[in-house]
Amino acid sequence: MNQPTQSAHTWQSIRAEVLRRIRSREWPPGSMIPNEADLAIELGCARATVNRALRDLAEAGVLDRRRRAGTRVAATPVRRAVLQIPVIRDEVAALGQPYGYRLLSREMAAPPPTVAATLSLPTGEAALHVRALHLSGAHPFVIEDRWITPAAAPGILDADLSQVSANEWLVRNAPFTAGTLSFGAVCADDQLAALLDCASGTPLLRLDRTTADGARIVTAAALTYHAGYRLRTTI
Amino acid sequence: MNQPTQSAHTWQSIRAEVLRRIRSREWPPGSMIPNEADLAIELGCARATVNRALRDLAEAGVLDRRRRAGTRVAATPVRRAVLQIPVIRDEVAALGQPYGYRLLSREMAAPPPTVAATLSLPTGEAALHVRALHLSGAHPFVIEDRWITPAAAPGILDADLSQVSANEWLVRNAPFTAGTLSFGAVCADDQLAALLDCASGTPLLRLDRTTADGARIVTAAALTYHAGYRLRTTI
DNA sequence: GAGAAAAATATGTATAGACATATATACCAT
DNA sequence: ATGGTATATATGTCTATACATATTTTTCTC
Repeated sequence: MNQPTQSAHTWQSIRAEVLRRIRSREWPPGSMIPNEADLAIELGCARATVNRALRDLAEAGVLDRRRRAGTRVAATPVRRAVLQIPVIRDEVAALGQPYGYRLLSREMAAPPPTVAATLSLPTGEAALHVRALHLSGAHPFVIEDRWITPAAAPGILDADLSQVSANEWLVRNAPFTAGTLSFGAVCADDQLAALLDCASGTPLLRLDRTTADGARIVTAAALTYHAGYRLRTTI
Repeated sequence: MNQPTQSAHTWQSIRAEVLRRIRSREWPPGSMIPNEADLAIELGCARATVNRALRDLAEAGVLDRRRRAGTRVAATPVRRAVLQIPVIRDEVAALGQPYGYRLLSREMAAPPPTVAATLSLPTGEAALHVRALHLSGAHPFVIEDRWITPAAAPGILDADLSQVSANEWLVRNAPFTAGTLSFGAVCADDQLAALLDCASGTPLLRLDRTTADGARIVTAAALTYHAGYRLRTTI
């Protein structure tokens, strides 16, 4: 008397049906929807399948779920956009351009106070400072200006950063558990303009990134992209 | 002889153990890991539990999984950062500031060619053009410059956009299924500078957003943020 | 009525078992 | 060798069942 084990009701189809009801205003924003057990009966599938579908929609921000309180349609759906943060080499390759890399400078130095604070370094303590230019074909793509806590990235001081960018070396060799990302706009100063082959004063997108392994900040990097660069994603 | 139904092995604990092995280089980047069935036996839980843990790690970009081929540790983990795109009112409120809104202009007009192309509008056909300023306390926060296809947003022509921003009206009243987002940097021209209370030439972060319901583009908006604004997220 | 304790309930999750599906690999015919 | 076909296998998913957990609601006590 059991249903066939694999029914026509996949969790994706359940999710599609729920989405349809939300979009048709059958279940308007802010309203409660039936509980999992009832939905399972109505739609003719197991509760686990409904759970999978609703959990997915909750992750996407379409539903709000709370134990005992039930599930409601999000009143103002907070849309989540997923940014893919690839290794720069891969990002350039995805554009169909040959990737190039040039190490500009590499030195141990005491970072400026703001960077020292970000890295939680005692004042005056030195860190590894690396600047590099990534190229897309013959054109400058992005400038990487990075500070690294050597103690948090064992081996970095022996790495040949003229061959492999710090970006890639760290991704491959320094495990990390968390990080922050922030975007802003800056004006090209003379140095940036020369490196990125644009006019001084050109507005540029800048991405600041920190990477941590547990509580310890491994690296802080500023990526300044070439003029006209846009970061794209879909919702 | 069954294990107790709720064992100490939750899918989160399985995920933590897998992550530990990856980070300790027991399973180095690029290497295969045991299949689900074997892992389930080794870790003393059901395969479904292992599946849940590994699926989660695959979604996070830590693992690559393919049917029949098995599961391997991602060689260069593509990090995914999740951007929360809240309604502007909520974003300002989250900063602890009172939210303000001022409609700058509202008119039906034929959009410039680039916008017409984005909206898939026939040349010369009019669309609703709305410009508004969102305030954080007394300070300008972001300028919204938006074109709307009225046919795709029934009711928008009757909405009182001097009270509710087009942003909010659309979120609440126009169902949408997909969209694109792109970030770039622009320089403040005289008009932007005046509205955003900054010097002409200041670099500003600009977000371009399109929203679609199925194949039909509902709206295209450009959000130009105040000087110094940073978009933040965590990895 | 106020506050604490108990019951009810919706979601969250684990399990065993079965089948579905993609695809790597082995095998076979040419 | 080459190309097509069969087979094996790892992941993907559904089901039924049971228990866990967070809250809300109700009931009891003072």
